Amino acid sequence: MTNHNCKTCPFKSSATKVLSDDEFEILDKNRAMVTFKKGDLIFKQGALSTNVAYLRTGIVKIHMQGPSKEKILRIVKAPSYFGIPTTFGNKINKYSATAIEETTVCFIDSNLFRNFIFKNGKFAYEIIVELCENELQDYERYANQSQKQVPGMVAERLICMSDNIFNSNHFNFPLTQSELADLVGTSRESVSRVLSDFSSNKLIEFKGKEITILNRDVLEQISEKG
Amino acid sequence: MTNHNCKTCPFKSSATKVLSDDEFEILDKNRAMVTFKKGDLIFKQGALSTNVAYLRTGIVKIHMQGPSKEKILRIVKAPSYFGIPTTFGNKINKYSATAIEETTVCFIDSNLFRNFIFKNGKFAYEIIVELCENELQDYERYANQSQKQVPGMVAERLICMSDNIFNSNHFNFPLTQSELADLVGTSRESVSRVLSDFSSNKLIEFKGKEITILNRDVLEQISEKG
DNA sequence: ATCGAGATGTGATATAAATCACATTATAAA
DNA sequence: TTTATAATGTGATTTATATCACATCTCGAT
Repeated sequence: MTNHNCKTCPFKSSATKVLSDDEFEILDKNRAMVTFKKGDLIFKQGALSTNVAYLRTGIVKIHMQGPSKEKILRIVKAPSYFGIPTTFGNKINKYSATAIEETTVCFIDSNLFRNFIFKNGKFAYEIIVELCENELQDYERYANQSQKQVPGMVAERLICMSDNIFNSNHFNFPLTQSELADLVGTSRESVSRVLSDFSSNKLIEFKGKEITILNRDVLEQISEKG
Repeated sequence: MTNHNCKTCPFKSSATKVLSDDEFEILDKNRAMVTFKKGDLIFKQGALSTNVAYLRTGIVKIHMQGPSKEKILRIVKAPSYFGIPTTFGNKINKYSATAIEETTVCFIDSNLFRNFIFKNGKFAYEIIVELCENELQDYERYANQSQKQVPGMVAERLICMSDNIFNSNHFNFPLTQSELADLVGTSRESVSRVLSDFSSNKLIEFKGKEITILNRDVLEQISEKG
């Protein structure tokens, strides 16, 4: 990793792209690139954090302990920063991040990151844009999740996985049914039933974690109606 | 309003506080201060937006049309920016904002706002901090809302109103029961029943919209347990 | 003061989904 | 391979809450 260079990294964030050569040099000296395997905890709710995390490759889940069980807040796909709000303040993490696939993460010292914001308006702007986009996405889901019922939310997630993460109708589902339940806010059993139901209605096909979307139209209808 | 001056405004945002005299001068020429009455729509989902909104005084609800009905996403108390994510991109608003009390709002041209971010790192930093804090709050609620049941969520909201907005055990509840239902994600009838129940158990007292919290301890217990 | 619309209270009923319980099947570790 | 542990499928039952229905009640507008 030591011979790796941020400036020539093909996975640069849009914020990093606007850095000057001097800034790249400082960045190179103050970041660490780490590989995580599926299931590895990247940072933990309750722990102190001094580094901003950037997802260079892979997929990560952001999750926290809810009143009764774990809640998955969002799935992050590379390339993207993740957990800026919880790591940035240099205080205790309000949520955790865990790799759900093999990932590479770059950690950047929070103070340096803060300095870039102070010194480089374009960098700050890109960070703001990313934070804003996230809020918009979160709010959309938030509204959905409190009004749709279980089949609608599961259908929504399947379509979302297909469109935004794998860009294919056929993919290897990266979550267990139990995790999917924590993500959409139901019980594991309900997820299982809905999936069986979709399958017997020929909307999807799945063996193990291999999922194929067979009837996207009907799935979308179910997702929209709720 | 014309003789009003941003630099001496007692309701400045923490971001605005770091502006230079020159920047204040530009700001004064490019902002409009508007008063809204209770119930007035401030900006609307689906409309184009070219101004960032700053809540100078009052309380606002952020809401959007969900799959089946209206969803209230958050309640914003002055002083605070609101809707930066949806207004800033200069595109179509993803959600609406409505005054739930008499409010004064300052509109700032998005381009000017963007310029401040580019030119003034401290300003950008303060905006980032605000966006981050919001995300943290939203995630907390998000987890709660998918795991707590109705009495827990109503109790949580009452305590939140009391602690964060009115700083008193006795306050004039600014939402209708129907709105409270849209906020916590239930039906109007369920809210009514829970409130009646709290009242008959002497946890709260209410006539009309006047609410008094009588037994905060038990209310907090209900909120935590769900 | 009167009117009417919106807000609220409350019972009866329907229903989605949680929970419980257990069988079956993968998956990783020894 | 064997073994253990986690993941999944599916029925039976319970439960919280939505929905429907209707009776007040409140408050602003005339």
